[in-house]
Amino acid sequence: MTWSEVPAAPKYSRLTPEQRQAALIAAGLACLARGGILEFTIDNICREAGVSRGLITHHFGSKDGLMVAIYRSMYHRLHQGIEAPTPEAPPGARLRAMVETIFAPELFSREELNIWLALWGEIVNNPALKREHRRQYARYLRNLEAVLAEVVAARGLVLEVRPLAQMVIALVDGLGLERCIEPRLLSPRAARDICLSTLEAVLGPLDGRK
Amino acid sequence: MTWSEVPAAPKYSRLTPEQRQAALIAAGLACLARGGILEFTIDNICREAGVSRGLITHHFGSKDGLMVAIYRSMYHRLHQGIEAPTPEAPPGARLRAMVETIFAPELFSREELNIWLALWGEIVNNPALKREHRRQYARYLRNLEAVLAEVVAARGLVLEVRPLAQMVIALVDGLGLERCIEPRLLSPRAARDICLSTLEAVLGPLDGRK
DNA sequence: CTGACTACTATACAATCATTCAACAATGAG
DNA sequence: CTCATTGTTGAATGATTGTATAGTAGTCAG
Repeated sequence: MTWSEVPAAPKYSRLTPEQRQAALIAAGLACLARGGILEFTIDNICREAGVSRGLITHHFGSKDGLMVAIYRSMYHRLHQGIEAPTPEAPPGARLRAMVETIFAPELFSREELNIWLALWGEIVNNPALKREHRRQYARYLRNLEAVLAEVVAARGLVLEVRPLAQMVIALVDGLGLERCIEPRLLSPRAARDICLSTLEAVLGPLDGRK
Repeated sequence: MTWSEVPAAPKYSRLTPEQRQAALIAAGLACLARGGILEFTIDNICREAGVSRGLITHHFGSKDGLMVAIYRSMYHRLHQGIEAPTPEAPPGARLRAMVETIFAPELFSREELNIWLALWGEIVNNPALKREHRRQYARYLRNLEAVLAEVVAARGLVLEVRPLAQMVIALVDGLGLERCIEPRLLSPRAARDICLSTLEAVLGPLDGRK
């Protein structure tokens, strides 16, 4: 039989757990970006990843497990950008750099923001996601407070840092919401400028370029 | 036959379309507040309203129709609070009054905010909802811009009003997001104070009590 | 009391949901 | 080459999704 000599093509590629998990996370992100939480279904994600339905349970235990991993990956990128070490720069410049990073087009894109928005709506209603949020948000808040405390100290201002950090986070998220819903009305640069000028009104001029 | 003399209890009460629609909107709001968009299902809503499954289609055409009506009702309450006439008050006091209204406990409650959050996540992905949002948001923005323009003019500031209004909206929504997710970390009063002190940093002290 | 209108119920429907599980097959160790 | 490991498939499951539709029954005009 001649056909038996033709080596059969592999029916699927076998990846390491880390590789496959990364692929599933990417597929989940794509679904969230495309259609929000209602498009975040096992079928959609697995179709997007080119994979059969059983794999999410196998690698993440459940759909919730994947959602938590996805939320963690979103914050991971944010932390990476924000925690970039610029130790010797003056506090004002470091704060400015953090803001510039947050509003950079690759983090402040509509797809990215649609993912955040979809997940925000589930935090309150999903215990596992809420737990993950607590950890990531605490780290985010800590980073912001540290920089703000330095600025406040360097200028001898009398301001509580916690409400200041909450204000910044609210501003960032709120501008993200506005841009996500109506990108035409708010470019990443415009959003960044709004955030920076508000900060300067509160803290005084931030040094740094321009 | 004795039983025929007992008048049968009505199997259901028949309401006017306006009454029934209001009841269904209330039931939908309850579902959104309780579990976000994933709990916003025909079955849940009709069970909440004590009504059979067909009524939503009958009164609103579809589930989307009800969702649009619900979103409109949310903005309706906001507009009502904000557009309260205080014509003779100075601009600063009027701006302060608007902020006080927005952050009042009955509008800035966790249930209320969970509804906003759930709907925000669907605006981008639902054309009908997006259309309704455009109308309501425009009105909201217009109201804010009007008051801000008066404050800016009265004080001779050189500030663009549009970005200013976008900043305020972002701040309000972002603070709402933070409070919804973690009510313990941000009371309505604390959120209001953050908003007011930010505004004063930008515009100068707002007159009015306290 | 009678009839018309229509709010309302209740079922049926096909599609889709998340999860389970037995069997398969790609891969590396030996 | 051979075998054990385990990443992966694919079908089955039962629950739930939104909507369509036929029929029921509450209510009011006459």
